[in-house]
Parts: sequence; structure tokens; C-alpha cells
Amino acid sequence: MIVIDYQDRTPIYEQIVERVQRLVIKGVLAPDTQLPSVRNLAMELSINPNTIQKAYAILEQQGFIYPIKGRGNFIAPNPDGGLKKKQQEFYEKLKDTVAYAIDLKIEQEDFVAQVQKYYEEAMHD
Amino acid sequence: MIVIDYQDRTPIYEQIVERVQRLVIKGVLAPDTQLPSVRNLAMELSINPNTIQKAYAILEQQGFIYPIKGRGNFIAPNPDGGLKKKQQEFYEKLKDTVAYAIDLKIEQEDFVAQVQKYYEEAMHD
Amino acid sequence: MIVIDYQDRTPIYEQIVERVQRLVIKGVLAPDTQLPSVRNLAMELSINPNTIQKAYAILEQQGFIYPIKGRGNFIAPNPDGGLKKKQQEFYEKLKDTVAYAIDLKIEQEDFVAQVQKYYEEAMHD
Amino acid sequence: MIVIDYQDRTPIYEQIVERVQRLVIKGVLAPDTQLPSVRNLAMELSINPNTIQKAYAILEQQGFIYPIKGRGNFIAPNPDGGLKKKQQEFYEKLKDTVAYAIDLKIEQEDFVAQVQKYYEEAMHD
DNA sequence: GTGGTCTAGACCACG
DNA sequence: GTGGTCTAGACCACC
Repeated sequence: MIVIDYQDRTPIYEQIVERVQRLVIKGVLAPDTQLPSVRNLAMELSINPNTIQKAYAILEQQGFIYPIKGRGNFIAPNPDGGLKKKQQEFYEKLKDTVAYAIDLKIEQEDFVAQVQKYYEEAMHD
Repeated sequence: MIVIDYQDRTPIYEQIVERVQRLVIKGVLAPDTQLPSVRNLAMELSINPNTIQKAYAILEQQGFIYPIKGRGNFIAPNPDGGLKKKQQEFYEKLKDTVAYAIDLKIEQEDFVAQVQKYYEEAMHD
Repeated sequence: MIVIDYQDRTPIYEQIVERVQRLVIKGVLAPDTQLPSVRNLAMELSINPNTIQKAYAILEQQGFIYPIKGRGNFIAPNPDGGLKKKQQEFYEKLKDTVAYAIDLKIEQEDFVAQVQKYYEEAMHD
Repeated sequence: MIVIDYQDRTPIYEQIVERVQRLVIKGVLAPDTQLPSVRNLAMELSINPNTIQKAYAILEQQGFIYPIKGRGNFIAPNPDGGLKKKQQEFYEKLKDTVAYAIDLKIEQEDFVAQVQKYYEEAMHD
């Protein structure tokens, strides 16, 4: 369920955070689903438990999960609050992406065409 | 010409590298133009010369600039080699961007519309 | 494993880079092997850690090694990509070598004979 | 007659030294031929006169040229003394070249074939 | 513990 | 004056 890319330069705990966020937003992880325990996940990924702990702490602080003492961590009921916020953030980043594309002398038509191609590729999966 | 954002978490030397890369690609810096000397730029940005040195070393290694000892650093004659490479890299990243957009349940139409909007905004500048 | 010649005029960091490159190409260092830590190697060679850092940074940028923060540097899985590139570079340099030999009035036969002699010497080790 | 490559990392004065050495060894520059004056050559190459001065000083110290006060610098009568020495140096370097080739897993046959090819190419010029 | 970034200050070769 | 290398020592993020 959770995969890590060691070649990737982004910190492991951040990879875990993003991974869980995406799974929640996509609806793969339903509310109140139990997450793997810190120690189990650490074993499975052969990673330091501290790293998992840090990821879970961030997820909790962002309202994506909630802990029950002695039981474990669970997906929080997420009334789309996270989604819209993430979408806004995304559009902000997209602005920079377009600006960069223009610097690279990429035409609007080429850009849009490529986006549509990628959308279709993704839909066929 | 070269500005640094100290708030930004990305390393200073990397900011300088990207800044120069963009200026070269956009054609603002013509081939054989002399860059500010390591010491001068360091003074101007109130930064340690070593940091500038590091940035220049990377730019040299990437073929964007070439040094002449005792004279200074100069923009390399760049036969668009850099540009096409950068464009390919860009399209690779765009793929991830689209995948992320799909996860965020952003429709293709909305995505494209936003891109076109940003393009037009940029053109009016 | 890694030795430095202080008499040599070539920079220390470059000596280290070449040394590791050769060990990788020769297959002495298998993929995912851990390199000595920056600080350890610095101690061992009684050199400043920054110098090691510089060498490792170059090796990373060339795709010979990859770092995992908080863990160390490791040999990259190198699908012979490095080897062929190095061979091409070598043949380029060889061209200059031959041109120089001709200037020195060295006959083709003598040149070839000497090469064969050196090859055989190396094989007997 | 004398050309300089600014892209080349080797110092300019060294380039000049090597250039003259080769021309002498190849016999292009006969003994007692007058070299361009320091100032003239500096102008021609748009280079600092000190650099030329340094190159001439080295050439004189190596016995390739001799100065006559108030007249200029001239090619020394070179009874092949330089040539044999250079050839020996060359064979020394060749040893390292072969060692490196072996590290790169280049077969003896390929090496020799390439050398012969380069020799023939050079002869057809 | 690890790698990564940065500063301060020195020395050298080159022009 | 220029770039290039190196040292010493500090701080940070990550594991």
C-alpha cells in the first residue's frame, strides 16, 4: 500500500505523508480505516520507527488521521475540506509551471495537447 | 540581474544556478557575456564567495558557462542543446503533475482552462 | 581502498572521484555497496570533510553514487551506461595521443609494438 | 601560426609552449628563425604580454629558443636532443593510457585497430 | 550517527 | 584583478 523511493531526494517521512494524503483523497482509504501500526510499518519498510512516527504526527496535525490510545491510528472523516484546499494549492503551483513553460518557449498548443494526452493515458489504465 | 530569496528553502547556490539557466535560455544573457566575478557577486548579495563558486562550478559542469582563469566566467555558446533537454525534462514532470491533478479529482476541462488563462495573463505582460 | 597522492598536482577531490569511478567500472564496488561516510573518510585520509563532500557530490551528479540522508552514500546500480560513455571519451583522447605521436616522429609499428608490450605486462600481473 | 583555445583548461602560456615545441620538432620552425616579438604576439592574440613572456622564458629555459638582446627571440639549433626526451616521456604516458584502457575493458585488438585507423587518417591529410 | 549547506579565511596559479 | 582549491568550524534536516 505504501511504497518508498530511496532514490527520491524528498525525505522519507514526507513521502509517507503525501502517499497517505493521496490515498485518502482518492477515497481508497475510507474514514475510520485503521492504519498499520508504527512498528509494523517500520518493519515492513525496514525503516526507523521514528520516521513513521513523524509522518503520522504530521498527518494527525493536518487532520487526515486521528489516534486512539492503545488502539492505533485511523483515517479521519474528511468532509472534502482537504480536497479543496489541495486543489487551490495545486492551481497556485500550476501558475509557476506555466510561467516556466513559457520561459522554455513551449507553445500553449503543445502544452495543452500534452496535458490531454496524459489525461487520456491515465484514463485507459 | 540576479536576485535571491532568503525565505525560500532551496539552497542559495541552486537559486543562482536556476536564475542563470533561465536567463541564458531566454536569451537575455548572450554568449560570451561576462558574468559578475565570484567576489563581486558575493559582495553584492552579501554572501560567501564559496557559495557563488559552487553555483558557477555547477553551471560550468552543465555547459552553461565557461571560465577563463584570471579573467572571469562567460556565457557559453549554447547551440540550443540546453533548451531541448530542459523541455524534455519539463514534459516528464508534467506527467506527474497531471497524475496528481487526477488524484485531486480535477477535470481535464478545468485543468486546460486554467492553463490557457495563465498563458493569456502572461502574454499581456 | 582509496588512496591519495599528495605529490600529484591534480586536486584531491578529483583524485577521489577518479578512484571511485575506476573501482565502480572495474566492478570492485558492487551496486548498493556503502561508501565510507564523509567524516570517516576525511579522518582516515586526514583531509577536510568538505573535500570529501565535494568529491561525493560530483560522483552523485555523474550518477555513480546516490546518497540517502542520514544513512550514507551508496554505489548506484550502473547499467554499463558509465562504461560506454567513458570508452567513447577514451577513444577521443586517443586520437590526440596518436596525433602527438606522429608529431614526435614515432612510427606506427613502434607505437603498436609498445602498446602490445604494455598489454602483455599488465596481463601477467 | 600560433593558435589558442580559450575553452581549453590548460594555461595559455603552456599552450604556447607546447605549440612552439611541436612546430620545432616537426621542423616547421627551422633553427635561427625569428619568433614574433613578445609585444606583437600579445597584440595578435589579444593577450597579456606577461603571458607571452612567461612562455618564452620556459622555452628558453628548455633550450628550444635563445634570445638576442635588442633583436628578439630565435629558434635554437636543436640536434634532436629534445625529440628523444619527448619520445621517452611519451612512452611513459602511454603506459598509463594502456592501463586505463584495460580498466575500461577495452580489448587489445580494438585498441590497436583504432590506433592504426587514426594513423591512416592522419596520413591522408 | 548520516549527508548537505554555509561562513570565514587562507593560499595558489593565472593574466 | 580573476578563478580554483582547501581548511576549520558551524548549523540544519534526516534517520
